[in-house]
Amino acid sequence: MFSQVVPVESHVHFRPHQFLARENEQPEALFQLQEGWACRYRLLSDGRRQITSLYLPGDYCEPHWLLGKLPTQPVVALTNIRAARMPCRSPSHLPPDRQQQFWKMLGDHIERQSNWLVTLGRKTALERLAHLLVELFERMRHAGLAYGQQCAMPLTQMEIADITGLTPVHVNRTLQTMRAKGLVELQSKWLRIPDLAALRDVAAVTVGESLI
Amino acid sequence: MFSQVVPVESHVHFRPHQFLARENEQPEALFQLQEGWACRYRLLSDGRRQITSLYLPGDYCEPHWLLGKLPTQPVVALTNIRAARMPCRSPSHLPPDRQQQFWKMLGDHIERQSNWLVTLGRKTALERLAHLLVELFERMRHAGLAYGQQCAMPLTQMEIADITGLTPVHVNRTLQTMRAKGLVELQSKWLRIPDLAALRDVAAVTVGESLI
DNA sequence: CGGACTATTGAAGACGTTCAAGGTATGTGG
DNA sequence: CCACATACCTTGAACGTCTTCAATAGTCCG
Repeated sequence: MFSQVVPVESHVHFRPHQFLARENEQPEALFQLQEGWACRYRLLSDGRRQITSLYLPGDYCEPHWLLGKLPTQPVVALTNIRAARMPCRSPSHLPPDRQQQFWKMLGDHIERQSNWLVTLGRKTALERLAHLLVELFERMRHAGLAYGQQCAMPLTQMEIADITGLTPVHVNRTLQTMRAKGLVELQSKWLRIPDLAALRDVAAVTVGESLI
Repeated sequence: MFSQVVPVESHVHFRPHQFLARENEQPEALFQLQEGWACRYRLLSDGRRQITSLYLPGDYCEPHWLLGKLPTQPVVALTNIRAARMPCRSPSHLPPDRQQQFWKMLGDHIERQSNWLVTLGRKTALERLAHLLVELFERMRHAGLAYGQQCAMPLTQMEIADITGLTPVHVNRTLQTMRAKGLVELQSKWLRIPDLAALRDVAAVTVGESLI
């Protein structure tokens, strides 16, 4: 699905907590993740942290670097990562079909951010977690990495908290509620969703809203 | 209602609550607001509403329509609006300087959305309102529409609530706290910020973070 | 003047946080 | 293979911020 002709030497590896990009520093390259997860975040002066974007296998990190601004938020590896490096040049240098692809990615990114504004602004803890888990599963499936009703899910509860705007403690309790209701199975870094439609309902997504 | 014998007029007017765009409908054009404010929002099935973007004079509504997707959220006028209409065509049809401008707008839009993810996910009511008022003032000043320490502010407290993810009641109480602390003066649709640096501090924005 | 929207206030309650402790898993080196 | 350290998960109790519901006052505009 994401195959492309990339010379071997343009691959790069990262370990958990390693930076793919830092604030105000020209990124070394645009990365297409082949394996592993990364995130972008902002840290407030008192230690509060909000993760503002998640990068899964197949994703480009980050399309908007091509728009000609320095990154304003750090990007860090959440797991071991293998990625392809691509030059950071203005989209007008790309061939037309790649431009098209680039715009689509950018559109999807804006769309996903808008969805999260709604979730962070208006939804309950249960709805937030449902949104996150549905989105993760559907993105993993789209990348060809879902197996039946399950997929890998390497996030810790603290990272989930920093995505959903909750505390780790409340994430823990809410996940237990979801398990008790049979909405999800989540253990040892694997996620299983017995009834995806039911979980989408809990997530309070509007009809036709794509979470991918 | 009116006869559709409309000249090929590049300007267009809207009244409050009129739609500039509807979900899943090809927008008539890209609008550059000359006067008045608009917003994009999503409505949940139980009536909860989250405003996901705000359009002020000078802003383009909406740059990402050029990316080739139908709008997924309605855009509605908050005040009387006068706007210029521009064709909705792929950015590759634009002259290079206009392309550059288009990418900058898109980058600013993504940046602003990211900032709001942090605010909605992690900030208190006081910090949220401070963020909003600083952003509005700085955007209005950038558009040449600030006069000393003040600018127009046509939003109702209910609209402010739908931007900040709070209830109108709590917005009201928090604004009173801010007035009592001398952080803002806000009355009859005008905003005055006696000490912008102080309000930025309250907003808990990271140093160097642009709210424009 | 009347009607509709907007702002303000009070009281009660819910949802999520905070703090603190204990338990479980995972990996590393001896 | 075990000992140990570290990170992660789980639980309880008390608290606080924000919400909800309801009623009153103010403002705008035909």
